[in-house]
Amino acid sequence: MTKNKRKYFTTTLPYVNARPHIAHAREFVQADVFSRFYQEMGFDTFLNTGTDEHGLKIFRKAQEEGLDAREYGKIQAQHFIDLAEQLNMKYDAFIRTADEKHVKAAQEFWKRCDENGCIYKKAYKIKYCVGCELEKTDSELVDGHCPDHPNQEIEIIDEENYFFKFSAFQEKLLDFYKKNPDFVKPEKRFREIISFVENSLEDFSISRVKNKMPWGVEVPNDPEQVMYVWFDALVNYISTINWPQDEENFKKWWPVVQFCGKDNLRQQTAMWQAMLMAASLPTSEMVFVNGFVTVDGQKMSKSIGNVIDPMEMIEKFGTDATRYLLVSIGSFGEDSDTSWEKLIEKYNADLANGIGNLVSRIVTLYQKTDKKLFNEEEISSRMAGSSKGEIVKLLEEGKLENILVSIKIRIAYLDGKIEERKPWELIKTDIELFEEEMAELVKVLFEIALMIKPFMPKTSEKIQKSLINKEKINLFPRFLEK
RNA sequence: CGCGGGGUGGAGCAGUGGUAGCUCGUCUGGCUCAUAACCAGAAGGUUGCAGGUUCGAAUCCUGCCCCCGCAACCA
Repeated sequence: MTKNKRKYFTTTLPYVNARPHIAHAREFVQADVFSRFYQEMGFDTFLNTGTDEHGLKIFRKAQEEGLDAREYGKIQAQHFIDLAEQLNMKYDAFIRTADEKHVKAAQEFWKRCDENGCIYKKAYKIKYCVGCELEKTDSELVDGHCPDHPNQEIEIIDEENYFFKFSAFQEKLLDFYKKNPDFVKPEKRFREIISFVENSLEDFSISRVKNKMPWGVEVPNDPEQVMYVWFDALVNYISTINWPQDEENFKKWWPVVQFCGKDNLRQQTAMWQAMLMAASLPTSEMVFVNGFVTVDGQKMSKSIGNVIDPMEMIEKFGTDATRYLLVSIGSFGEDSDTSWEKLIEKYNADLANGIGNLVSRIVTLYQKTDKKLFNEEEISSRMAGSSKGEIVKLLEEGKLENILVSIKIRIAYLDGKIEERKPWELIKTDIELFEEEMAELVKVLFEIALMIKPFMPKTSEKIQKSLINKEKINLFPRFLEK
C-alpha cells in the first residue's frame, strides 16, 4: 500500500444554486493546502473539485431566470472555476456533474448497484406540504394540516421510485467504522455518524419521475425516471478519475480523502460509503468534516446582508492573505464566527505586523552586509526531512490552524531575538558578531518561508527571493480603515 | 421527553483528569532595524448553576438554566 506514495483529495462539490460564499472558499483552500503539504513530502497528489448541477432546485432556479438548466449550470459553474483560480487552488480536475463522462459513470454505477441487488422499485407515497416543500409524517400534522401552514392542504405524492437498500449496510458500515478508527475527523462527528447508523437505517429514494423533474441523470433502462441528485453527485469522486473506463487510473488514485461540511455528514460518511459497497468498490480513505461559518454571529444570509464574498476578500487582501485568513477562521471541526472586522484584525496582527514587518526589518539589516550568510539549498534539503512528523500528525487531525500557530511562534521568536541582540548596534561595534547574529536570523526566516509555502505559495517565493537578492519588499501593507 | 452544537479573564477562542493558556484590546515601561510596527512587564477568570465520582475536574457522571442551528444563499 505504501509502495506508491500518493494522495487523492477532494472537496465536496458545491451545489450551484447560489454564488460561492466564504465556506466554499475555505474548503477549497483547505483541500489545496493539504495537497500542497503532501506534495512537499514527496507524494503524488490529485486534487478534485467541481460543481453539482442536477436536481429540482437547479431546475426551478433556471426556470426563474428563464434559462435552460444546462445553461444555468454552466454559468454558475464558471463562478466556482473563477474562485478556484483566484484562490490559486492547484486542482487537477474540475468535474461538473452535467459532464458527459460523469453522467455515463453515474449510470454505470447505478447498474452495478442494481446487479448486486441493492436497488428496487416501490411505490413512494408521502404526505407533502407545499408550503414547507417537505414530507410530513402523521405525527407532525395537526388536524391533518401542517402546523406551519394550516391553510394549505397536505398533498399526497404517490409515485413509483427506485430505492437504495441502505438498510442492508448497517452491519457492514459499523464493521468498516470499527476497522478504520480514523475514518472521520473530528472524532465527535465520527461518534455522531456511528450512533446514527446504529439506530437503524432506512432505505432511501434515489430517483424521481422524469416528467415532474426532468433535470437529472436518466436511470438506466428506465427513461421515465431520473436519478435523485444525491445519488449521481456522489459518484463524481470516482467519475472524475475516469472510472469506469480507465480502471488503471482509478486504481492509481482511489481511495479519496474528502472534505465536507457537517451538514454533509450522513451523505459522505454513510450513504456514499454504502453506495460504494453496493457497487463492490473500495470505500473512501477518510473524511474531514468542517463546522459552519457564521458572520457576526448569524447565519450568512443575503437578506441580512452579511454575506462575505470570497472574491471581495481576494480583492481586498490579495490571494495569499485570503488563503491564510480562510484557514485561520475558527478551529477545525467547530462552528466559527467571522466578520470583516475580524478578518482585518487578523490580517494586521499576523500578516502586516507579523510576517510582513519581520521580513521588512530583517532584510533592511541584512542589506548592511555584503556577505551571503546562508545557503538556501542546504536549508531546503534540511527542512525537507525535519519536523515533518509533527506536521503529519496535525494534518491527520485536520488541524491546519495549529500549524499556523507553530509558524507564529517562530515569527515571535525572531522578533524577540532581534530585540535581544540589537544587531543595529552590533554593526557599529562588532561587525563579525553582527554577521553571526544575522546569519541566524536570515536562516530561521528562510525556514519560515518554506513552512508557509503550502498556505501562501507566492508569499513564500517572494520571501525566499527577497532574502537571496537582499531586496526589500512590502508583503502585506497594514490596513488602517475599519 | 425531536436532533445537534455551544456556555472558559472586556472580545474571540485553545485546553477531555494533575499548578487555567493563546490572540485581540487595556495599562506601564523599553526600543528605533522595521509596515505608527517590535520587545518586556502588569491588570483582568470562584472555567453557566447545583450536586456527584476522584488524592485531584474546565476536563468524567447526574440534574437544571441560558444561547444558537435544524425554515437556506447550503460546507
